[in-house]
Amino acid sequence: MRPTMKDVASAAGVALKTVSRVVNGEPGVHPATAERVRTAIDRLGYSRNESARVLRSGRTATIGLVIEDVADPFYSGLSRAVEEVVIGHGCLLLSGSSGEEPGRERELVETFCARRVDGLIVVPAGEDHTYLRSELEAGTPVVFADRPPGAGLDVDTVLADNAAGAEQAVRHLLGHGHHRIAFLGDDPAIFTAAERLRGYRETLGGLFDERLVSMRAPELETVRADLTRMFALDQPPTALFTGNGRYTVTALRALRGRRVALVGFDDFELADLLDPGVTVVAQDPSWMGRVAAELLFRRLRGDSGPSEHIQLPVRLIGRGSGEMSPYD
Amino acid sequence: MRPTMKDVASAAGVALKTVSRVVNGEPGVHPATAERVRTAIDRLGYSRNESARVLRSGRTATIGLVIEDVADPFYSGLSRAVEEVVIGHGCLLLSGSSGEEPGRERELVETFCARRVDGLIVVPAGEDHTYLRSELEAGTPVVFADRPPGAGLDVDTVLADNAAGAEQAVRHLLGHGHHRIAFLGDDPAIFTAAERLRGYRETLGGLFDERLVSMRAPELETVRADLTRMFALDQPPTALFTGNGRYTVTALRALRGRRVALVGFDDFELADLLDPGVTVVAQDPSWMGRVAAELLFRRLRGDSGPSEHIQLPVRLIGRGSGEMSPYD
DNA sequence: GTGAAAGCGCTAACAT
DNA sequence: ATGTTAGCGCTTTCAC
Repeated sequence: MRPTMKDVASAAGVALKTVSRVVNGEPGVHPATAERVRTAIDRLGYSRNESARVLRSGRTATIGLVIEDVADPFYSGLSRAVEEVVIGHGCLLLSGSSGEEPGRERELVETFCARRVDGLIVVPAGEDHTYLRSELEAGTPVVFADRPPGAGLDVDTVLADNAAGAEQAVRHLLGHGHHRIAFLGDDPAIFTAAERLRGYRETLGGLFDERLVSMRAPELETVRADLTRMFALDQPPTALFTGNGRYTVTALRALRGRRVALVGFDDFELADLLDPGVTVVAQDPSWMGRVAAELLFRRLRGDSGPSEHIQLPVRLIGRGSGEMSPYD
Repeated sequence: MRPTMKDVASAAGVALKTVSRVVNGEPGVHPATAERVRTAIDRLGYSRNESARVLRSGRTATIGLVIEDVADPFYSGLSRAVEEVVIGHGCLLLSGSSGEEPGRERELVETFCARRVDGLIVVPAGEDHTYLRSELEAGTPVVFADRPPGAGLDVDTVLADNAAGAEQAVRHLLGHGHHRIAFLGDDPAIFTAAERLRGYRETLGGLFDERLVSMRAPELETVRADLTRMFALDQPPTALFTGNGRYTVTALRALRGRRVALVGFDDFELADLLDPGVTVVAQDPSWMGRVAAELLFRRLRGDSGPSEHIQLPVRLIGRGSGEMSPYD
């Protein structure tokens, strides 16, 4: 079996509490005694049992992070930033991917809570977060990132300015002479997709045409079929606004060769190396992660002000694909 | 304060142990009693304290994963696969990025061990893993992925066949008529980089020329400088083999416009959309993660056979850049 | 400066 | 089918 504090204590010829003092760096131990204890610790290969500490002290020094998918570059960037902040505060990170399934989001959150994480950062997949209420009442701070919680939950949020980003994209294309601008995006049940659609629609105003909107799965076949349908219209689109990185890439594959102006939401590696370079509305996933994590730790330090709703700006990066005119 | 089993017990008018039985789904509880307990649980909003369970039972149902960087697509793919297997076994995942710093790798591993993770999957950054010995002796299974442990540690490993991959790449380029093939890769202190260099060197045989090798930081300026130097040689390279995804992308940026054949280690999104498509030696990060995690759970189930050393094959995907001849 | 005792919330082992 | 008891390894409290 592993050595315990008790073992170290008898090996060093001191009381358990003295070992505890040394291990925790508490003052009031004679240097010589401390040295004896440290020697015993090394000799036995002792390492403190965190579960026991947690049980007694109540603090797990663990943060839970629920995202949609670690394998998605947006969320892996966000994860890395959260991790940095968490480690910087001497804590560890429990993380899990919901895979866009509300049930799994809930399971992950509840499992994290059963482990008594000190705080939670959640990119929600579901619409209903009433199950979080008892946890919030127990005092666990929760920050929602990228998407807000369902109705009735008053928690901190860190979101990108999705509608403004869509507006920038559409204005940019209008400015280059396009009037027929198609939109390809996620199911509007997803907050970010709905917001981007809203920005697109409101900016287009009278130019909006629902036949130019497709919000189905980001699969190559689906996207290709929808684009084919749109290009067969009397007045086909001359430009395309894609609602996230996955749609941008899928659209690029589906469009191969066809000359259409394109602006995509989300920046991605190699966007500058394609020909033409892909114009995007860029978010900063690391920034979002950092801001969310820092807000969480502010709460953990005791800030109990009213819930904050931080909106991060996005910015358009022109690289060529969004600067083509409808005529050339 | 949060309700405990004791609270639930008195609320339901039963003994503590009965609540424990219901919570853990143990048999031998009268349905009516169980129902009363469940009602009390719901009413009080009870959720089991995992730290207490862990302290008593010794099993944390937690796996620790140390990688180099979650934000790197290779490792985020691996993470996602590990997570899938871990969740499938009813466990959670503690993960951390070493950032290629041996000190941080060790800190993460030791912190995970202090939390008494049931098992560890490690992509090592350091060379010395003797610090793991006591943990291994305590019975914690450890699987090394992507890179082997330092000398003297006999643990399971799951590695890609790096040297064979490099051989395939070089043979492919030789087969297309190249004799001057440059190599750009990571510091050979990193196992995978050393193996790929070895494969490259051994396959080239007498054609090897150390002036065509660069193993410095994958920064644009460094890579550009090294390539410029190589192209100024009397017999400049006509082909390039890049040692990992980061170098491939950096080289593509540095090469802009210049006609050189290219094969890169690691596949990446959009490799097919560039012009020409980028020929790569592809690994499968999900596969590696899945295999490592499954091996770990096999150990947790009690398999105590000799340590296993699994080598995963890689495969060359021709897309154009590797099929250019030196003459056209 | 050091130590003894209590108990965190749960499960394991043993009653009843 | 249900309850009682002990104790996991630590921190907290208070005594010396």
